Amino acid sequence: MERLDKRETVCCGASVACESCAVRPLAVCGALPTDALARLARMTHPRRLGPGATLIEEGEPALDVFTVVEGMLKLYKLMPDGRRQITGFMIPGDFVGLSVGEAYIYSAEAVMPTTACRFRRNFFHGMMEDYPDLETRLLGIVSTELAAAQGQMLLLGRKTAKERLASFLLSLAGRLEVAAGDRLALPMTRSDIADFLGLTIETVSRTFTVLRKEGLLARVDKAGVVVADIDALARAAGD
Amino acid sequence: MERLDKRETVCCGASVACESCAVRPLAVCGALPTDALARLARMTHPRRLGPGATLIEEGEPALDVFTVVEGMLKLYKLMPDGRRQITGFMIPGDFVGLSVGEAYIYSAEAVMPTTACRFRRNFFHGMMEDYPDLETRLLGIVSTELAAAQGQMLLLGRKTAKERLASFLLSLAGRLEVAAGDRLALPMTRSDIADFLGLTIETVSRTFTVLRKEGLLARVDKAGVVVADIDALARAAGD
DNA sequence: CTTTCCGGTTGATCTGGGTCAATGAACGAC
DNA sequence: GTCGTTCATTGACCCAGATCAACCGGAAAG
Repeated sequence: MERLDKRETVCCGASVACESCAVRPLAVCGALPTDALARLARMTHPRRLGPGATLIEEGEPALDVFTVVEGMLKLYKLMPDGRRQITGFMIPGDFVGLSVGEAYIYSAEAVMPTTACRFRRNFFHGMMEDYPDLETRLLGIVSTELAAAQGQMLLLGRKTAKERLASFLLSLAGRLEVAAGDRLALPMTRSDIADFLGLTIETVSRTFTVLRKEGLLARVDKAGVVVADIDALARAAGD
Repeated sequence: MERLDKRETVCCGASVACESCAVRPLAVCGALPTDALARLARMTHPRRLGPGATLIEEGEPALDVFTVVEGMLKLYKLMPDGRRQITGFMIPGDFVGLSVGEAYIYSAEAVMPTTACRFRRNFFHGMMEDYPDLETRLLGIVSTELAAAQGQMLLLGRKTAKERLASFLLSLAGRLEVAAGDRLALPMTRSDIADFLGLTIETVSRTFTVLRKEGLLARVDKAGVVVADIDALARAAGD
């Protein structure tokens, strides 16, 4: 595989075929008719990001929006003293670049080699005017994200460490369509998981060990887990 | 004032004048032209709720959407064992009743006498088809809520008790447009504040005392506070 | 008036998860 | 191979906030 260094980003100038895009049915672009896809393809700028590369930064002018095509991004907010809260991990088909007003409200960084289609915000708004289904689709996507955010508030405000980790693994397995018994890849670090769950890396590590010793996870290593007992994991998640 | 008991709800059958609605400029209805307002007025069903009355319940079929006209609602999610996370307090102009799929994703309950305009979901979707600006406005509202939810994730995952309470008071004062030195009404109980901030009532109470003793708050009582030093409160909020 | 109730405050004590520290395992660089 | 680096795990100890408990004050009922 092509090697991408930290912070290196490659902007591919080659032509893009939205018509044959694998993630289109999942993504906001799935709302567009065939004749609009050519227009879309002319205006998109895919960006390739190596692990750790920054796509957008909180507070910067929000000039672009993105659709994740492959890989995974983490979205996060920082406090001045460095405390970090990861608000989500974005996978192929997900929409990134929401802003309220002029600036991005979170930073986005690749957790593994990642490709994202970039659109100018103004162009995207123009497309929404021309194709109302696009706006309807985006409303659905943002509503789904808001629902997920409210679930995460319950997790962060009221769940124990074990419930948090179990909820996280279940939710990720669901989104990535990994069945029980199969390996669930965890491309993010323990530090990322901790900052998503409102814990420390030590507690995340200890809690992985607990879940393994209790038999809910069959295998735990740096890069992934195997879910042994998905029902028990769901019970451990608390709701 | 008319007395409304807990759980009592009154559905007002009288005619409604959306044209002269005080919260319309704030609300989603503000996107509609004058001629659409008559149609809206014919189809809305204002509901009056006494303190503690339930407007919607998580998991119930999501048949209606609402705009808060006066008072305040709390939105919350429950775990089977009774742990509760309040995901937001909704004030006049706010939109309530988001669902993903068929069911409501949260419960909503009045914290004080409250009026909300009810619309059938199907009717509201029809209006969005006829008036695309309505959908655009709703997308903006949901995006703003998602941004607030991400801020709340940072609060719940990474902030101390003092930072949480300071953030909450600042945010509420901003939304209610209460200036420093004026009284900020807190119609919700300490238990509601605790369940919003991921704390216990004891910690909320102690933290109010700390903020008062440090001079950031001039007055603290059951029903409200007076912010003495808004800059210090902003510093205490952590970002 | 007294009583009960309910929400809030304060104090004493406990504990889940944080902090600090040591160790291990994987991976490039040389 | 041997460093150095980074990430993960584990153990020992600590603390912010939870829990348990006492008490207070206003409002409603009798």
